[in-house]
Amino acid sequence: MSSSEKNNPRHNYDPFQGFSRPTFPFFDDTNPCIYSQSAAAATQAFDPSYMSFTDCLNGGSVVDYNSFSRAFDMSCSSSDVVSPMDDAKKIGLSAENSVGDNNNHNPNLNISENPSTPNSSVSCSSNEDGDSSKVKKEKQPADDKSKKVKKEKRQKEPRFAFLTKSEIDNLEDGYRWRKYGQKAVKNSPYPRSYYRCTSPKCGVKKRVERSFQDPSVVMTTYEGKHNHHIPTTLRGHASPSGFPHEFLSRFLPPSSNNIPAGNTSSMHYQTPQQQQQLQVPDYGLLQDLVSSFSRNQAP
DNA sequence: CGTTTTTGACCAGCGC
DNA sequence: GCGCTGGTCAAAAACG
Repeated sequence: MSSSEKNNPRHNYDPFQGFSRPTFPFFDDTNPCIYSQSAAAATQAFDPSYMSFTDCLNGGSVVDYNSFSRAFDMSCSSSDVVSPMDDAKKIGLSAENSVGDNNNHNPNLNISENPSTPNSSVSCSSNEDGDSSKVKKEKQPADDKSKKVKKEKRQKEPRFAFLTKSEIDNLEDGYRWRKYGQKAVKNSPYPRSYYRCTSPKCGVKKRVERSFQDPSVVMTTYEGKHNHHIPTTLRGHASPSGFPHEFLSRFLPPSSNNIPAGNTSSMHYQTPQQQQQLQVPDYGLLQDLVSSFSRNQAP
């Protein structure tokens, strides 16, 4: 481990920091309902009888923190360890299965081996403007193209993904997202949607796509780190114990330039679309979890 | 009227 | 070099 890795806040990141460490069955060796770029996690066979995201939250077998941490590759030291994830390839969610070195024709959504990443010489810039995902594309006249200095290779933000059994595509996670694109997925009737966090200077993105093999499965891929706290609470109420939204937000490693809470208070959390989503059963499960969590937190 | 979504076009990266 | 594909932009439309 290099000294820079030691200094990387992500390296010792503890998503449970500040909480009584719960024993959520987010991940166990037979039920990787969540996967990350972690090779260990990625190579786990995906059981089609997995729990939904909220089911995972809601109970079941106990998993220790280390497995959870492994699952999210929380101990990854830098973004070059977190290899650029071709997530869809891993789980056969999109038509990318059918191209290249595909061996993902597994109807059971097996997670295939994570290919090694060549030339992933990625620096861990903590620069506020270092959000590589925001490499602004400036449209230039065609005759300028030849003059254009070759851009730096696009850096990859740390990513992780949830596999969720859900009716809705855009799972509620407490943040506000703006959709900025949608692409048809090859060989899949379901498009992939691209969302960006609406908070200023927050470059976190997420992609949402539905498995064409099992339409009840949604994969949500997060990319980047929120540099702010969750805007406000759902339905204008305080989230009990800051959970699960804050908890969920901690899945993403902290930014080295975290800004203090409070300056997002003016954000409006709910959009009509979000409001609609809150009425789905899955969110009810989440709320059950919140209640359960609150009870467990009570003295 | 401000915000969000839709959608076609554009661009970069990659494999052949 | 070319074609394919994923990702992003940005204008228009939709929405409340």
